[in-house]
Formats: sequence, C-alpha cells, structure tokens
Amino acid sequence: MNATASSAEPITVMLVDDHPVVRDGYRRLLDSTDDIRVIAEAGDGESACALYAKRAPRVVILDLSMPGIGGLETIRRLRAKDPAARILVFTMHDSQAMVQRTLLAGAAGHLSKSRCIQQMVAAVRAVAAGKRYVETVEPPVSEPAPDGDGEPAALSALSKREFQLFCLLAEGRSVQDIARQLSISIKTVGTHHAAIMRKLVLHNRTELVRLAISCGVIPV
Amino acid sequence: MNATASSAEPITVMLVDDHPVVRDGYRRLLDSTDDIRVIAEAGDGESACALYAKRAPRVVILDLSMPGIGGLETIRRLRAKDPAARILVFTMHDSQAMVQRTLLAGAAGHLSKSRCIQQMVAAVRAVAAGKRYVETVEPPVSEPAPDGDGEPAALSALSKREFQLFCLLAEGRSVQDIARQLSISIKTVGTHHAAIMRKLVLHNRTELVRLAISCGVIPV
DNA sequence: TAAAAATTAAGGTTTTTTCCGATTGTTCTT
DNA sequence: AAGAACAATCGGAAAAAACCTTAATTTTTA
Repeated sequence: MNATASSAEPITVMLVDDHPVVRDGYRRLLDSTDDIRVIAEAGDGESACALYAKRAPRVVILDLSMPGIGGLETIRRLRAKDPAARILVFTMHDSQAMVQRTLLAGAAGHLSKSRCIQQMVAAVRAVAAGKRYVETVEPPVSEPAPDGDGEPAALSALSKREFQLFCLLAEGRSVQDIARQLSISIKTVGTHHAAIMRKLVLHNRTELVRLAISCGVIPV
Repeated sequence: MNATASSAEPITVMLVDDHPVVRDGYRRLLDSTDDIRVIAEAGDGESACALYAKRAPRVVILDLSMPGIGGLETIRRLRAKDPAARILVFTMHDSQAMVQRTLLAGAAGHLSKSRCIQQMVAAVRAVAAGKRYVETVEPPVSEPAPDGDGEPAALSALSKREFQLFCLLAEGRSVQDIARQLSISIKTVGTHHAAIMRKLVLHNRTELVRLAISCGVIPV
C-alpha cells in the first residue's frame, strides 16, 4: 500500500499557515507517515519565501488566507524563485474560482480542508512525484495563458473592458451607476457582468467581492 | 508541571469542526497529553447535539464557522440541553464582537486559532475545572453591551438573530437558502436584512460583505 | 405592568441576473 | 484578401433576488 518510499529518502515538506495550532496538527499528521517529514514551518508568506531558500523542501503546503502578502502572492514569489517549486494549496476556499486562481498562480495541487486525511497524504505524495493533484471534477479552463507576470492570475481571462467592469462591480457600484459613468447601456453592463461571472466561475456578487478583495483589486 | 490529573480520570473532549483534517490534528494534539482524551467528533451542529447526549463529554471544543445551524446556534442548543455544558470556542474569528457573542451564547471560553498549542491545552484544563478562559486582554464579560465607542464593535447594534442573518448574508448565501435553512419565510429574511442595513448604515450587499470581512466575521 | 425591542410575516416595487439573439469593429490566420 | 475568432455594443423577455413599508405577535426590559 504505502510501499512508496519508506526505504528511500522521505518527502520533505514545509508548512505555511498563520495558525500555529493548525500547523502543529498537520505536522503530527504528516509525521505519522513513514515517507513524509515536515522540515520547516512558516506563519506568513515572507518567512516562507526566506525559509524555502534555506531548507529547499520538496513540497510546500500552504493556506491561502494569511496576513501580509497572502497566499496567492506567496505562490507567485516561490515560483519566481524556483520554477520547480511544488506547492500544494490546502485551504477552506474551495470555490471553483479559487481553485482556478491558485493553479494559474503556479500551484501544483489544490485540496479543500473539508477532505479527509487520506486525501491529504495522497496529495502530498502525488505532488512530490511531479503530478498535479486537484480534487475538482472538471477542468473549467484548459490553458488561458499561465503568464503570471502581470496582475492577478485568473483575472487575466478577462478582457480589458471586463476587468474594468469587474472592479466597478466589486466596489459595490450599481449597474445603473456603472452604465451612466461609462456612457453605455445597462444591457451592455449586464452582458459584461454575465461574461465575468462565467469566466471566473462565480455565482453571485458576494463571491465577486471576496475574489476582488483577495486579489487586491479593492481594499478591504 | 502537569501533575494535574494523570492518575485521576482524564478530561473527556468532543471536537466539533467541519474539517476532518483539522479535527484529526486537534485529536492528535490533545491525545498526546496525559490528562485529556478525545472521545467524540462531529462535523456539524446537529450531529454535535446528538452526540453530546450520548457521550456526555466534559468539554466541547468547537469552531464557529460551520455549515448548517452554525457555531453560535450550536452553543445555544447545547446549553439548552445541558446548562452545565462546558464549551470552548476555538476559531479564527477573534474580533471583539465575536468573542462577546460566543460568551453571551453560553460558551465558557474563547481562544483564537492564532494562539499557540500550550494555550489550547491550558484552556481545556481551565474550562474543565469550571473556570472561564478568555484570551482577550480585558474582561469583556462584565457588561453585555459596551457599545457607543464607535467602529470596533459596530456589530453589537445587531440582535442575535440579526447577527446570524448578517453572517449568512455575508457568506453569499441566497435569501432563499437562508430562509430554507432557518425555516422562516423569505419575507422575514428580507425584514432582518433591511434592519441590518439600517442599523449598520449600509447601502448594498457589497458593503455588507466588506464590513463582514474587515470585522473578521468571515475569512477573505 | 407598560414600554421597548425582537421576531415573524406579507404586499409591492425596484434591481439584478440570466438567456436569448444581433450588430459592428478588430485581430489573426490561412 | 477572405474567413474565423473575439471584443464590445445593444435589446427583449423573464426569472430571481434585493429592497421598502407596514404590521402582528412574542419576548425582553425597565
């Protein structure tokens, strides 16, 4: 069963989560296997980047919601330093939009905290082996240019105009206001809005706002 | 040091959290002590209430953000069944407003997930011994409504029910969903919604979401 | 007990959101 | 250069959701 690599060198892991107790729980969990060893822990993105260079773990497990530069930016910086970095996102944000954005930012896997323990261990092993591990049923986007250099990742799927509308909608502006300000029809705003929701796999305005905030498009 | 109760019977604990991996982490952590034993786990409020009657744990550790009836309602139901129930809230929502509400709902203690492991164990022991354990710097327990001093606890203007609705609305749940879940009319949800908007001087759902995030009621 | 607040609900209005189809440009490819 | 693909624009129609006002009942509070 787990005759994967008990004799060979274990999979080294760095945990990145801003909650010490949560980190401790994961550490105990992973260290109870015979092929995974936690060799580093960080409580924020900056420390994670610094520590990654020192310890060079095989896999990075990180939560998205963190103080400071946040999870997404951490992924980008780690990948910028080391394009071979294997990052497994382990978070509560299991919306399609979030999954998409983490993968586009350069993560190798995404796992919801609502999953069971076996899946976590399996995900670590898969990512360590160079595979991708995503728990979603379908790939919503094939490859919309994982450029990554510009702005927020998944938002690159939006056209210029759509991104402009995205910002205004996230700010809480009403459809009427937006139409007036841009001197376009309410119907046009509606069309753009629908396209945004479809591309980002969102379901309501609330999700749009939270996505915009976590992307840094609008302040909290 | 921990010569508290190694010979006597251990402190029995029930874990309530909707994330299996998190529960597993806590279990390993608590079971590694010699005076605390996890005897039950639940993933939502309803199961927790049912399981509490069966296993009668000394301490209940629960997270606030859960599907279904949610953490606060769970506290109330547990206390309604057994006024002697000792509940330790262990969550990420460490805003003053949240701490206050959990204590008013009947919790015996409140601890942020950002605290260290030693504090968690200490909190369990304190609560089991019949004490209160709150990590805040000052005692907010004395008076139920210390509002008036502006923005930090603006949410204290809301009633219990209104705050519950506030959380659900901020999470992006639709009015229909909320009505179904709480077994009330859509119209009633609308009334609460209007009251919330009036009390908090908000103008649309977007502002509500941003306020909820900045208050720590929901994660980003 | 009387007043105030909370919780429930309903009717009606406005706004948002979706599902269509359609036109006009621009860009890219063959 | 012709065609394909996309971006941006608008409109109709209908469903869904949000929003506003009033009001009855219960609970809490003073």
